[in-house]
Amino acid sequence: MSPRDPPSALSGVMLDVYRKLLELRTADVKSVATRLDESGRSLAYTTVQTMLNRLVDKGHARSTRSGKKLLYTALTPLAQLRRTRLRELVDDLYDGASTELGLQLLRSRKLSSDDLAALEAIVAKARKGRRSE
Amino acid sequence: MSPRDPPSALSGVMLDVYRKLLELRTADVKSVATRLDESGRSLAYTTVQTMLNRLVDKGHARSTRSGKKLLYTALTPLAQLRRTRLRELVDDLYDGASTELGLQLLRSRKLSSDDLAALEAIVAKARKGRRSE
DNA sequence: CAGGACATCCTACACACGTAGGACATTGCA
DNA sequence: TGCAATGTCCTACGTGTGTAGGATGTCCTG
Repeated sequence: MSPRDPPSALSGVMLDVYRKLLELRTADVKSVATRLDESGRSLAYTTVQTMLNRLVDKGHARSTRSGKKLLYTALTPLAQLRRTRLRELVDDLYDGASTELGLQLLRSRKLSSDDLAALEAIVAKARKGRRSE
Repeated sequence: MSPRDPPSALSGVMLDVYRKLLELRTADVKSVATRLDESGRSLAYTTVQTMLNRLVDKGHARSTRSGKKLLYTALTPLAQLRRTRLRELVDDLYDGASTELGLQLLRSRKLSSDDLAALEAIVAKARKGRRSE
């Protein structure tokens, strides 16, 4: 039996680091480390660096040299990270019944008017799709 | 900086094994291994055993001796595994905004008419709540 | 020009997970 | 009764992740 592939979804500290990089779009190690500091996850400069390099290895970021400094650029959009993690979750624990999961989430929370508008749009779209089949 | 806690959510092979154990409620290594075989995830007997033991270490299962054999019993209900993983996902990638996740799920899937009815009920309820505030 | 302040690179280490082999006990059966 | 099968336990090894130290290079400043 060959070892299974490592999960493709980012998680843990590596994800924390990546999300800061995403916010900054392109940044050097220092800026990312500072960002992390500000949000309460203090990591040594070199730890942040390691994470950024690993993100490059995994294809989620690119590093470019600008004079002396190395700049890292985020490549994978947040939406894709979300999709990947979500798919893993649904496959692992919901056997594909993701709609029920969505309904559950919406039922258990208080909805803002924006949320409500979004929901109504979904309903409208679904109705339309349904009619035209 | 102390190493962060390992994620409490089960995942990967360990989760696969645990889910089989959940289906069986209480089972010996062999039964779990067989179940896994049947569902296409073949693992060596000893691998399954390792996983079960680690599940016991983590408090997700209990092992009891019944004569010669060891029986493992699942302790953590599926609903709790789901909640834990879901919370991690929401915290990691949605900044706690689980509503956004719910919306995403509903957008990306085809809705049955039951789903649609459920959705409409949610919308109606939210509107009502909103008016009465 | 020397010494500290940074930046970069390389290396390391502990722990979790995925995977499983080998040793030893027990037991059913030829 | 002795051997093959089965169950259990212990140990191990590779990889990924979390964490960071040390070496080295460079640059600003006194």
